[in-house]
Amino acid sequence: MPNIAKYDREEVIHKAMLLFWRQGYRATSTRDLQQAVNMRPGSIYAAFGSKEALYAETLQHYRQQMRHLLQQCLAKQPRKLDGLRAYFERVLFDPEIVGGDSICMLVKTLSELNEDQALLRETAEKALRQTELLFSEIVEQAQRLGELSDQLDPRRVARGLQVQFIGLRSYLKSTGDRDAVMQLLDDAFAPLR
Amino acid sequence: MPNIAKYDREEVIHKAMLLFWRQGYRATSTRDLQQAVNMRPGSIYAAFGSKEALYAETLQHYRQQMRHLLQQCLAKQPRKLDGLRAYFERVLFDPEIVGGDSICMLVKTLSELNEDQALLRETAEKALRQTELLFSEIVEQAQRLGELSDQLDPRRVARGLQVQFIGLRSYLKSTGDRDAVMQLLDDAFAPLR
DNA sequence: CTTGGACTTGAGCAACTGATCAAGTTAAAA
DNA sequence: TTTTAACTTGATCAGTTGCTCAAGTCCAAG
Repeated sequence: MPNIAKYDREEVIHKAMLLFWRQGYRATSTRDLQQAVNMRPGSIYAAFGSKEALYAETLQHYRQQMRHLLQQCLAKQPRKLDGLRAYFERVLFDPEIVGGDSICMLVKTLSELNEDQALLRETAEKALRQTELLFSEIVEQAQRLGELSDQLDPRRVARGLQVQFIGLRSYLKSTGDRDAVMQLLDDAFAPLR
Repeated sequence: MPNIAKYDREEVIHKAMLLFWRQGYRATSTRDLQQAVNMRPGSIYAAFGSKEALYAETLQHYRQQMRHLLQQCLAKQPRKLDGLRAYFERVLFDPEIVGGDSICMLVKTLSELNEDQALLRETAEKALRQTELLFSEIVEQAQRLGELSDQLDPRRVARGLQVQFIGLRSYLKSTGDRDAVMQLLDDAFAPLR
């Protein structure tokens, strides 16, 4: 029937994600978004409803992107733990991934938002829980493949890796010391060898 | 000569710190501050100059408070490493300390602020560097006292502890799972026994 | 007392915020 | 060609922001 949308939804969400990730939710004005995405306010609000709803979509996009990257890293390495480590290194150092910010977008979301944006907070919390679950499944697989002692509690190992990953990404943002981060990555995986 | 200030500067800074720490820099309006501190805008600006300058003072206050708590914990424990661990536990679980937020205020500052507030970012970065240095000095003392192997690099150990501490505080905020955090605290100190 | 200057007050400014909507544009369907 | 509805545009709104400043209040010194 009518006129067809001139923008590519996925591309718009990706660009919005990069801006939100770098600048944070509050520091990103709707006008910043309009420029980054090359759309006028009316179109954005017709397509996404609100700034908050758009942010929610960028969070989902972020999760999807990260999950995809992890699968990719696991596929390239014969050993599960090496795949996980490769994923950590990519997220920390690959400029194309860090395009947004060294700090995890989910952690940034939890850090800056209060109860007024409960929906966004819950989305981020849920995504972090799911990531932990994903890590623990990989640890279980590693155990089944004999890469890792059966004695270890997969959940506990997964939590430990996630905590260190979160810490490392924040630390890297603060110091920019890549060598130190690589050393600490060794230390994080050392108990698993 | 004239009228004397009716407010207690330290108390004002402390209240402002709690609010900034909880809500973040941008989410805290000058009107929020006025209410929390019970001062009118003119007085606040006469005393501190700007929102940014007041935030800078609360950062210094935060550092001082944390440094003081660490000394206190070290004084109570005969072994240095136990003192450090007690400090971690206090910061993570003591409601009086966590009054602001589970997440470290310095990390929150780095996370939410961009280049427009370069002064605040640098202040936070510097404070984190100094904390790492402090940790490494404590590790060195522990080594001299025979609590810890001389083989270990104090800087590396200090960095590792800081990274895990940052990660744990973020993780606790996200999940609220105190038991898991205690377990992970054990894991963080395990390589040092 | 009187006085003078440190301190307090709160109305209000200019800039910016997220969001709206009537008017305009587009292209597939009739 | 006409119709129609999805889509775009940008001026504009009401609310909020950080901050100012003239007017007022207070109290120690003279």
